[in-house]
Amino acid sequence: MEQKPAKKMFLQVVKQLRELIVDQRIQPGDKLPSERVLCEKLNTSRSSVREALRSLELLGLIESRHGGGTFLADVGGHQLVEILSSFILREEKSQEDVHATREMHEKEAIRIICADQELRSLPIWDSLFAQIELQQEIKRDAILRECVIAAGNRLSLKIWIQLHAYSMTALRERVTVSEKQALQILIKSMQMGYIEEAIEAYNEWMGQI
Amino acid sequence: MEQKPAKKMFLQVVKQLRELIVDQRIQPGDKLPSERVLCEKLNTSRSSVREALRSLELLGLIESRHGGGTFLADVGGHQLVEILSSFILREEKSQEDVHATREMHEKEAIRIICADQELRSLPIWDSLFAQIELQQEIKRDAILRECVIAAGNRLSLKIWIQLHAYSMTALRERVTVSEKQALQILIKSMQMGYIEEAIEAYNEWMGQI
DNA sequence: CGCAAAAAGTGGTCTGACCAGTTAGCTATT
DNA sequence: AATAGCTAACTGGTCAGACCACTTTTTGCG
Repeated sequence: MEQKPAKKMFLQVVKQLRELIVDQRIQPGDKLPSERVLCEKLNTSRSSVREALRSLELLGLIESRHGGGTFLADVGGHQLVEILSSFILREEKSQEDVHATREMHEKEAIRIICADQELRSLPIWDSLFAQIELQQEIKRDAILRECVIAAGNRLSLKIWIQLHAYSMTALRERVTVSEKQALQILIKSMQMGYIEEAIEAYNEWMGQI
Repeated sequence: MEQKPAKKMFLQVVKQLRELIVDQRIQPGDKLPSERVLCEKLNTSRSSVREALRSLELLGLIESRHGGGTFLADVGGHQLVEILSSFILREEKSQEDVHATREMHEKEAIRIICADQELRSLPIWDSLFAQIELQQEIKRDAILRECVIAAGNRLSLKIWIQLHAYSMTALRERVTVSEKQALQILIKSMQMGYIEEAIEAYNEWMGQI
């Protein structure tokens, strides 16, 4: 038995699909071959191809548009959190855990930015600070998203996006005036590299939940 | 047409499947209705049912046995990590991100334990400390696992387990003698509630990666 | 050249069939 | 009566084809 055990077809399709994406340098947003083309290319039936595609769609890795085609997802997977949470995290504590895990990723991003001179010098922080000063409308999640992006850990960003999508059930409104001061301190602290102050401002901003 | 937006069928099946599991109190390890029964019960075709089941199987939430039936999975989703990582983390930086994200969860667990008098008084720490003193064999991941468990965030634990499984490719050997001192300091610092010292010992222990 | 109609392409769903394992019930033998 | 073995029913795995709904491309008319 030196060959593959020849498992389930749709799993092989998933595997070959990944190889196809790698080999053909398919980028997020690009179009994938149609289901019927994949049938022929992978020498299987459309059912198996669809089972694989639907699985990847539920994972948020691809996006299918009726009549349009199938595309490699650029940002992914709010589906994943919903499904996973509804199956795994049925306990009462789940909501709390999601929130805590999200905060963990946000705080870590802030720590990384504070500790890196280059990161905390990014123009985005000045831009955000200016927006706050001008009393422009701004969403709190937008700032945190920038932080997580800037931190540079793509896996963490992926996880955060999913957690954020999940916690959007009780969607946050825009930043209130009273929160702006804490937010400004957060940004300034980040720019100065003051980790403790930044974390403290973050806690203040998020309402010490 | 006052009815629902009528999304994709297989997503509706996933949803109704979840409701079925909740309503009928189906526990992990229990058998699910057969595909043909689900067709009739959910008033749809077997294709759509299969697309939903295959998706949940790829997520590691159910397990299908050829000729046997479909069962609710008892432990979840190491499949998930493989699939997600092979699709999302194709870049060179991916390994690094997995490691960093894993460390994030570990450090946060340590912080939580340090900050909670009750948690850091758990007998498990004395037990681990004793094992180290006695030069007994112990795996580094075993200690970290206890920390993440003790921290009490089940979602974080879930994520950590998956990241750990992924990074097991280059599996860690047992704790070396030189690392034991740092490990002892880590545990003692946790018990005393010294967050900074604990994190520092952790960094020392993990080799300042 | 512009635009609308037609055609081709694509995903979404359903039906029916057959194969390949597993399970369970029922003989037939001891 | 108990049990071993075999058959029939059940279940997941795969395939083929058809039709619908929607999008994109092509075509042809003004």
